Amino acid sequence: MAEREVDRSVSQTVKAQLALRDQILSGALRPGERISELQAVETTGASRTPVRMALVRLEEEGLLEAIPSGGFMVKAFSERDISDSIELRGTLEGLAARFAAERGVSARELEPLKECLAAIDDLLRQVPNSVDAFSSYVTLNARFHALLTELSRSPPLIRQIDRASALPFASPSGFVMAQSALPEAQQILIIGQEHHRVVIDAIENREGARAEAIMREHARLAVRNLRLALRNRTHLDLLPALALIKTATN
Amino acid sequence: MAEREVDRSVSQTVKAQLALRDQILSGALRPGERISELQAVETTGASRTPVRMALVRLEEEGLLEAIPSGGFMVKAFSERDISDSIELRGTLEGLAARFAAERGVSARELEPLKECLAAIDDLLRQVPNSVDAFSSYVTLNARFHALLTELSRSPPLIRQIDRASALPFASPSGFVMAQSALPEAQQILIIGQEHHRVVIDAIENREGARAEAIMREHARLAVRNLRLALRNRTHLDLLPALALIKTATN
DNA sequence: CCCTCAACTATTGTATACATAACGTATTCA
DNA sequence: TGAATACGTTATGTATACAATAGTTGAGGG
Repeated sequence: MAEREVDRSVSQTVKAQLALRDQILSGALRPGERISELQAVETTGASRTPVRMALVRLEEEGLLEAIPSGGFMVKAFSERDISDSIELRGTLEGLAARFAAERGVSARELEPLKECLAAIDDLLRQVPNSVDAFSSYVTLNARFHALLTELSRSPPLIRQIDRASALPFASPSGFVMAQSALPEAQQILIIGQEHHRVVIDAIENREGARAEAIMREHARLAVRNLRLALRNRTHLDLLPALALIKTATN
Repeated sequence: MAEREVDRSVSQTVKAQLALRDQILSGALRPGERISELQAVETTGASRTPVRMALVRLEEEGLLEAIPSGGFMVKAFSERDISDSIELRGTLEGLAARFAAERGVSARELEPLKECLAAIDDLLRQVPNSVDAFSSYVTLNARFHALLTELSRSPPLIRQIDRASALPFASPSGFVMAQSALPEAQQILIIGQEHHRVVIDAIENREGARAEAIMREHARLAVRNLRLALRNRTHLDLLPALALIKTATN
């Protein structure tokens, strides 16, 4: 039974980590469920060592929780955990925006941000509600947030923001997906885009406090919309990222 | 050569993690230095598997950095990395204080905070500058910050604060140690204690913005003092937590 | 004398075997 | 009939062997 095709291009550890993360986010592994190492070995195709490494990393990432008696289980999140995570990310992004504004950013560095902004403008003008448009928006939005984070030029802060965004529902893309389930989606995206515009303006003019405030507001908008989306349960099956909510979905 | 005495009371992974962390923070492993797994096996007494698990955890903790070609090296930090990390923690603690204020905290829950506050008051009144007093202060201060963090009742936020404090120089204790090297140490501690007093007051009166602002200021005080301490290089050998600074100490 | 290529060594990534602890089940005794 | 204990099975923690890659050193040619 040596039909084990090993993909040498990427480490087994990374492969296992990606596979397990997919299983968790897709809901194949339910919140609270104990993860069997052997089963993970079966499904990922990696052996126990890389699987264990992946499990440790996913624990640190916040998707898994260590069980005292040994092993790991899929972490379960309350609705408040999720909104707190979003606000947390907004606070960190606010700090990043402030750092960018206070420390100064050259026109050259702002260029990609502005391009991204323009691309989103185009998108919002073109197709109102198509699935493709949303998918493009998610990509561009994530790019905008990543670029903004980079502008802080603070590796520790960038690192923390990445960690805070690791939880899918806390990531910019996550909340956009939640918003997309709402009837007012188009309006919401336009308001979000206005926030993007303002934060660039504030950074350009070195208004640190303003830049910080608008990013916080940006996250609060996301929280509000998430609450709305959770009330409108109809489209929620479109949101695999929310598979981690414990009581809310049961 | 089976004289390997295994301590079954605590897992080999944890043992290795603690041992390696000690080696890093004590400066036995210098910043930028590649960590040899085999050498780590020798010094920690654990075998390669738990050592590797410990290395992954320490990487996630921020003390190590993965080398693209494989293995890990001790992370090196710039002076700005450190001040950013402190400000980052302050921002998160500010959010925690605001959550506590906005969500309301019972008198019963504030009790331990107040006791801690009183204990620090006593300490500041008693012995001005003894080493024991500082060590007690470090403990009490860490306790105060931990209790405050808990008041937010937000597991995701608590988790993030813990992670931000994992870097020793970013932890409350770390900056107190830095301060203790300064001649103005006593004054600084008194001001810090005033911050503690104000944040409790703000939380009691449900003044979220004020609670948040004071915790941020608290961290900025720490940043300022760290800068001072770094100029006063005389006592810096007392600060093993700063062994991670790269250019500053070389 | 320097640069390049090749071989070797050392170290990491992976796989698996072994031991130990925990959980479930069945049987027995009260 | 119920509860408790013992045994068995299964899963995790640990150790180690093997394989592959990267880094280093030496030798030969330009």
